[in-house]
Amino acid sequence: TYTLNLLLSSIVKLKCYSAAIQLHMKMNLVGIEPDLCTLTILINCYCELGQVDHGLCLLGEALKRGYDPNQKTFSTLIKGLCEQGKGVYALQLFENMTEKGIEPSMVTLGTLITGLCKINEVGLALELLKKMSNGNCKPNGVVFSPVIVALCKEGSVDRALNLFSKVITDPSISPDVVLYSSLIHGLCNSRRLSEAIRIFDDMTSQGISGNVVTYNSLIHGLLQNGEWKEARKYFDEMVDRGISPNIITYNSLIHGLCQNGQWKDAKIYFNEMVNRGILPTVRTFNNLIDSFFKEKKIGEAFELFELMIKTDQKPIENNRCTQIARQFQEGKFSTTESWFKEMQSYGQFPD
RNA sequence: CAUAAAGACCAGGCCAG
Repeated sequence: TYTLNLLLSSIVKLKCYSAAIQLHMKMNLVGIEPDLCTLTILINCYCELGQVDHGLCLLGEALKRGYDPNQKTFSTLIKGLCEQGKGVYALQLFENMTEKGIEPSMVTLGTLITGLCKINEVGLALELLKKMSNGNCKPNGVVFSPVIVALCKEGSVDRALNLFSKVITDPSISPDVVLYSSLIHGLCNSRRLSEAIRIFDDMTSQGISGNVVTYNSLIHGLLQNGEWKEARKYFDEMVDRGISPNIITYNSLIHGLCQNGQWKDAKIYFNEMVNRGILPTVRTFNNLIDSFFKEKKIGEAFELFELMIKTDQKPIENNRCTQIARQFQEGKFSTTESWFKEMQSYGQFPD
C-alpha cells in the first residue's frame, strides 16, 4: 500500500487524475487495500476532476473502514467544495470537523479562506477570520494574504490596506514576503504606485527582502503606469541583489516596454533573456511580434514569427498578429491594398 | 519529520457590461 501511495502521488503530480483513480481500482481488485492516505489522494483526484460528490463518498468509505479522517482529508475536501463554488458546504464541513473533535490546522483554515476568497466570498472569509481570532487558535500570516488579494481585486484596496495594517501590528503574526507582495501587487494594479513603493520600502526596512515575485509586481505595475524608467531601475536593483529574473519578469518587461514604445529595449531584453537560458514563451513572442507590427517593423516581426515556430511554440489562434503573420507566410500580401487594409486594423498606416 | 492538505507575479482572443 505504501508503494501504491508513492506511485499514486507521482501520478497526481503529473495531473493524471483519472489514471490515478483507475490504478487504484485495479490494485483494489488484486487485493491491495487503500489506507487513509490512499483515500485522501483519491479524494483530491475526484475534486480535481470536478467530482466532489465522489470525494465525499470516499470520506464515507474511510469511515466505513474504521479510519479516522484527519486534517488532510478534510482540507482536501474543503478545497474541492470551494472549487465547485460550494463555499457554504465547505464552511459546514469545517464546522463539522471541529465538532467531531478534529482541530482544524492552520492549513485547513488557510485552505478554506483561500477557497472562499477565490469564489468571491470574501465576506464569509472575513467573518470566519473574525470568529477564529476570538477562538483559541489564532490565524497565522498565511491566511491573510488571500483576503488581501481578493479585497484588492474587487476594488476595496482601502479595506485591504486597513486589514494589512492590523495584521502587521498584531504581535502574534509575523508578516512575510508573500503578505507584503500580495498588497504590493494589489496597489500596483490599482495604479497606486507610490503607495506600493512605500510598502516595499517598509518591508525592506523590516528586514524582509523582496523576492522575484515582489519585483515582478512592481516592474509590471510601473510599466502599466508608463513609468518605464523606474521599472528598469527596479529590474537592475533586483539583478544587483542577486535575484534572478524569471520568464514572468521578462514577459512583463518586454510587453510593458513595447507598450511604452521602447521596442528597441524590449528586443535587447529578449536577447538577454535567451542568453540567460530562459526560454521565451508564446506570450513573449506574441508581445514582441505585435509590437513590431505596430511599429511597422514587418521584417523583424516575421523573423520572430519564424523563430517562434522553429522553437516549438504553437502560434496563438484567434489573434491578429498570428493571422497577419500567416498571411505573410502564405504570400497573400501581393497587393498593396490587402496589406493596407490589414494594417489599418492595427490602427496604423503603412508607409 | 515521512506517500496525502493552504497564500503573492506576465500576453492575447472570446463573452458580458
